[in-house]
Amino acid sequence: MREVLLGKVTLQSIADRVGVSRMTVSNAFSRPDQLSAQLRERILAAADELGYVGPDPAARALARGRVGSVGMLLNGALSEAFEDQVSAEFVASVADELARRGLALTVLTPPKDEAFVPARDVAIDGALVYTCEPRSAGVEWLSRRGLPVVAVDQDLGDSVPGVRVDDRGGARLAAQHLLELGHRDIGILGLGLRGEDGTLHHSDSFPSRQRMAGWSETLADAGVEPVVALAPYEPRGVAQGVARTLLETSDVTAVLCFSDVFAHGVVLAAEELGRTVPGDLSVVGYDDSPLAAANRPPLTTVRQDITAKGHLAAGMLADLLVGGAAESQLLPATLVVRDSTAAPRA
Amino acid sequence: MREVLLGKVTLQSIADRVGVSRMTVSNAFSRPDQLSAQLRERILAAADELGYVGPDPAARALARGRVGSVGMLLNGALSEAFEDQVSAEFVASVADELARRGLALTVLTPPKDEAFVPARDVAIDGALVYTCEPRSAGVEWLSRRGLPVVAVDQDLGDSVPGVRVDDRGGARLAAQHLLELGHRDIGILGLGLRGEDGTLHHSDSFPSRQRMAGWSETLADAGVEPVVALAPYEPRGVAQGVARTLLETSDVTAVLCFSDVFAHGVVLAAEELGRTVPGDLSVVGYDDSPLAAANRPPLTTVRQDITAKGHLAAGMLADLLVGGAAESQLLPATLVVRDSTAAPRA
DNA sequence: GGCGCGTACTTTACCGGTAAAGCCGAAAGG
DNA sequence: CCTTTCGGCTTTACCGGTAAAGTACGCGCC
Repeated sequence: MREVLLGKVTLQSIADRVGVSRMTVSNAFSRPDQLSAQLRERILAAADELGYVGPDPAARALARGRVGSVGMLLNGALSEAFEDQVSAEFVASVADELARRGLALTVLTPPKDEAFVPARDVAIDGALVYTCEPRSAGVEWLSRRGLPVVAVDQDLGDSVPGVRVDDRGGARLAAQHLLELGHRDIGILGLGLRGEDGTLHHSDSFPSRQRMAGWSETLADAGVEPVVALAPYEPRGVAQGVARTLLETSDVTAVLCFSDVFAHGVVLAAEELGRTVPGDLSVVGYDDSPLAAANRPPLTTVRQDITAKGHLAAGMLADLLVGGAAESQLLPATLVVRDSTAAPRA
Repeated sequence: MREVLLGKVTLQSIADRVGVSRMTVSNAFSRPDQLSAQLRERILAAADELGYVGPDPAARALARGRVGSVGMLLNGALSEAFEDQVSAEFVASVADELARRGLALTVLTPPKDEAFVPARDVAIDGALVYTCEPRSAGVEWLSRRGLPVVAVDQDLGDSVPGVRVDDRGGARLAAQHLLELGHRDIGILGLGLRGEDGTLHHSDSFPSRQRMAGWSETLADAGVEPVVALAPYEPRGVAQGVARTLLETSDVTAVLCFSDVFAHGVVLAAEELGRTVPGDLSVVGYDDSPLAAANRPPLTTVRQDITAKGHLAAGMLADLLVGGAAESQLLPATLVVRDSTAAPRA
């Protein structure tokens, strides 16, 4: 690597230098078995001398028809997605598995303007769809492009394979747990979405619907009518405020939460009001994020194996890319009983 | 969009359909001002009819010489990077700012094998280098490719612009704070890196070196010799174990920590040993992650504006890509005093 | 000694776009 | 009225690779 180049170093320039065809140089880099080791050495040496780094990824992508990178479609600003360590961990496990399969991960955020729409304009071989409300323009673009897609925590129809967690079953376990402890006045802190007018309504996302369904039906079967409150994902501390209002305006003895972050907010709100957990109030979280175990008191929660979910989703997509078929998977959710739940005071 | 296509829909097929040149169709999508609105309408309509989604990103990348996506080079497994919410938030803020600039973010993890080396083989226009120990093969590849690079929290030489935080100054503030409270027996819980033989040694990363320097020099100036312990990033709970040993084998009255996560571990270890914070032990964190404020007691910590750092770094790289010049920036670090520090018991 | 065959390269034919210069007719200016 | 200018479309010339088919030659084999 000692020459200063005027033009860009291409396969052709190396080929000229060595006196072979461009294709042979290409093979030296991409299919070593197609030429003699000796010639390959010479080519690699010449390439190094010229300061050649390797085949241009963009050109290779066009020629091969594969980019070597898959997208992950997120809806809100990415910062929201990472509000919760659970999402971050999911992304991490996806990236790790993809790396193992020789794929990079590209983050597709919602478009800021019409000019650049990630889901439409970024070169990818396929995509994972995560944390999107069902009707997302991004999903629409991906499908128009005909890209292989794997849905995560949502139902995009039977034609799109997906990885989902048995959130409904998990929520049932949580509700059942409270009922068994003897609670009859139960609150639910669900996921709210801020509408255009600023008011909150139930999120349409798969986990939100499923968890809500699981809680409701279990409580209904026992003749319990829950008090429902909603908190949005975004602003920190908001969940705590919502929780406080819930506790002040009702006499629930236990609260089922959409996430551990929410549950943490409930615990804080309870303490603000001078109520102890689990003495005065039982709280159940969801996800079993690191926060759950670290919380004081450690949270009873519904556990899902987020890392397994990430590995599985990434693997499914990688398989699809090489022509395999992928079958939707439903992962189990289990109840982890810790110290934030107890029988209600007599 | 009503025809079933045999061949792929390309600009050419639309051009043929409408009876114009391929270039005009290209312009209809990419440079609307180059043709009459009327013709553009016809072209767009024909494109829609044929089920054309838009110019192929890979082809466009090759022709334009720009990909529309930048990389973020990480060293450890990504999961480690996201262990700490601070890293996750940084990534999120980078992605947000990039999106605003019309760029996507691609995650570059360390190669699993020689065949696929992200830093070498992924199509990107530039890269941010984050959480990398100084001598990283990835950085080497990026520079060989001649890609614009922005360093984050590290020093890649004067030729590479970077965003750094005044970690040394921040650490000084933290140490000074403890000295002013009257502490003389001070422990340091620094960042350790697990070597090949499994033993821990000081991390060479910029933040690690700078913080260590800031603590050491401030304490040294006051004639205090700290007790130093190291904890690795990865396995959860390990920091707590290291902290416990530190507390058991020394009689420090305060501990300076590399991160809030570590500080949290120290608090837990102290409680295990029946010692209260800040009564029996003062603890200072670093970063002011969400964890710091949520911790019981809320942690005294050194705050850095992680979101600003992300926006700035992304902005710098985006500017570099459009030919601008970027100047290295040093962000301030400030001390946030909360309830985890107090004067030592008499 | 002709035949089949594998090895080691080369040839041909794209991949799907974009930049920049070129061409042409109509409106604007002297 | 002839020349500029300019909008609007076309032409030319790549961008930097790869797949697949083709060629040439040495070699073992019956």
